[in-house]
Amino acid sequence: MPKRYWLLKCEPSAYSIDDLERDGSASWEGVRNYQARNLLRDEIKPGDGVLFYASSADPTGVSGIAEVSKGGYPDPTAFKKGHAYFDPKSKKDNPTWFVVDIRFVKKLPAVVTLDQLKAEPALKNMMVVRKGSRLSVQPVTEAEWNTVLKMRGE
DNA sequence: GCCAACGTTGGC
DNA sequence: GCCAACGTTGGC
Repeated sequence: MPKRYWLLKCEPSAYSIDDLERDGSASWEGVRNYQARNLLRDEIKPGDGVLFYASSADPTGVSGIAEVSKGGYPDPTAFKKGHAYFDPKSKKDNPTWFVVDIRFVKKLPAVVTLDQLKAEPALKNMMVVRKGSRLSVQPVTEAEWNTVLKMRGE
């Protein structure tokens, strides 16, 4: 399986690229959307590239790069009663929700903002620039990945 | 804080 | 299985 690329969304008030830099790695917990779950469970593999995207931020956009360090496994927070992400319907022998682990690679010198992404013709089909695109885990093509890296603003 | 765009839930 | 009501996301 060749290396693939993903965009993971998170509000910086919940978890930012600075938090990831400090921690080194993190579990991408709390995804409670089936489409995103399927990607986490079936598609995202160790070594894949991750665009770390800050939503509801100022500015919103890609703030860093990470790498998948561990592929999909059951989301432990779904089993923790009282936890914000607890889901009684998710059973340990038949889990509903999945996570991946990611490892910090680098923080971008400047956020590649959503406006910049929208202004780039090569990214016109990228999922994140489309209106109403709420999926928190999105596939990114190799061409899109390379384009975003070129736009880093160094 | 507003609200459009979605996703989910639940009555029928 | 339809669809209205409701909840959430996320840009602005």
